[in-house]
Amino acid sequence: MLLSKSCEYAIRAALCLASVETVGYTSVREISEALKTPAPFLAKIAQTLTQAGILRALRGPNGGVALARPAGEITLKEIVLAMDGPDIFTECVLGLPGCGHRKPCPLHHEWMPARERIGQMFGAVTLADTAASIRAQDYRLAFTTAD
Amino acid sequence: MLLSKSCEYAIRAALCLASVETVGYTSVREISEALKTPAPFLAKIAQTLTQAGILRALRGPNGGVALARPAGEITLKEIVLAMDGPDIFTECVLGLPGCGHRKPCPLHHEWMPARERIGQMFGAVTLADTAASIRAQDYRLAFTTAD
DNA sequence: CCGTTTGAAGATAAAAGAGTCTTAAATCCC
DNA sequence: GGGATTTAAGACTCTTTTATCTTCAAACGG
Repeated sequence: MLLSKSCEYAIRAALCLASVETVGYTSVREISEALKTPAPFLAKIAQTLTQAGILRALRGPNGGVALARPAGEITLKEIVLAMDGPDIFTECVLGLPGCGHRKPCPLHHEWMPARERIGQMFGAVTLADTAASIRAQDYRLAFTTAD
Repeated sequence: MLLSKSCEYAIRAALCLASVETVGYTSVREISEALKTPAPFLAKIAQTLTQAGILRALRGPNGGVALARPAGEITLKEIVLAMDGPDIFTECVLGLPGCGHRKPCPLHHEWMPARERIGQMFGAVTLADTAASIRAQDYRLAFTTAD
């Protein structure tokens, strides 16, 4: 798969926060219920996102997590980098170390444009962009049995 | 990562067979030496590719594996499907089951074009195409310390 | 101050992926 | 036929990812 489970959950959690537009903090438990993801695992992911400066956290009653910056200033790429690192945006499709312009693998010239397209997509889309379309189109962030 | 290690090795092994242009069979051991990949693991991968009809195998002295069909008739996509299944070509970037035109996730319309581009690339490139550029450009299939 | 709520941090557990090993079966060569 | 070579098949090990559990620290509310 392209993104790790951690990264999928992280993006969905961030979009959840961006789309509800609350003033204060939202508890990890609430988010995990909305996304139908395992709560302890999501707590760990929230921790990573907090350390990366994407979320800020507050302990205690009425505490929880919130976006550290305006949703329009956080790109999906930033979240992917925090969770999975830069590999999908930089690595060789055949896993050959040092593959690049100077020492390409046989697929480099085929793969590079596709890889750059992926990078551009994640880099261009902000949480605000996606949150807006979630609200406008009622897009889902969790599995639903409803048709 | 986009492709599993098994799949990376499988593509490199297939390209190795396509580019050397031998008449008979090549042993898995020889291929693993050329690619610098673990031999027992590659043997298992070769087995999967044989069962998928991409390679044919012959036991005994002077035995080994060979492409089951002309290199021009085997696409990279076929190898990816045999090793990793169809997920990268079909699955939702957020891992939401049932994501599609009728029930899209918030990123569906951003992700789909990128995903289709990946599918087209793997579907369009044959082993013969890539083997030709390996021979013409001396592209490498293994890690080399040489500059 | 005390109890409750909530995230932080680290240890632990389960599952999947990556890689190895052993035995068996087929093929070749003498 | 017998020994050597090579893939087939399955069990097994190791590592990483995914997920859980426990303890601690911070914040709030009475």
